[in-house]
Amino acid sequence: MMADRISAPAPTASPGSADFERDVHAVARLVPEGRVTSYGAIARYLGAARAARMVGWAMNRALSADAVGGSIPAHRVLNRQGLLTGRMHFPTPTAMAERLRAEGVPVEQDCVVDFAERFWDPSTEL
DNA sequence: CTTCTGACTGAAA
DNA sequence: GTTTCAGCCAGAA
Repeated sequence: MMADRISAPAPTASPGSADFERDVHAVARLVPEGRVTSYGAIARYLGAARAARMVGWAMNRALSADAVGGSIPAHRVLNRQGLLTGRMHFPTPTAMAERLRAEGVPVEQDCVVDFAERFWDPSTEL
């Protein structure tokens, strides 16, 4: 049951491929509210553990392209340290932190508190 | 064309 | 424990 196909991304997508970017957006959307994930986690889930940077680039396009009208919670994607490295790419440098706080994610000095507990690994959770 | 930088990560010193 | 280096792929100068 529950075979509602959660948009399970195909691990065959390689970096630079349109499918890869689509998968990144798909996983980002699957991140539960109040949870956060890392670029490497998504990249690894897609079979490109070394393409974490490409994930970040894909997210950048997500904001720019605003695919589906900002339905992509890019603010839930952080680096391995739980640091809001992408905050500078948001409309405002505080938008990312404010957004996380609005979801119940405490942020201090551009760093998510209890990042390990908030961490959501697609390879494990999904 | 070459070179550098970048929403990263892991390993080495 | 921190700091530095190298790998990765793509885009911009």
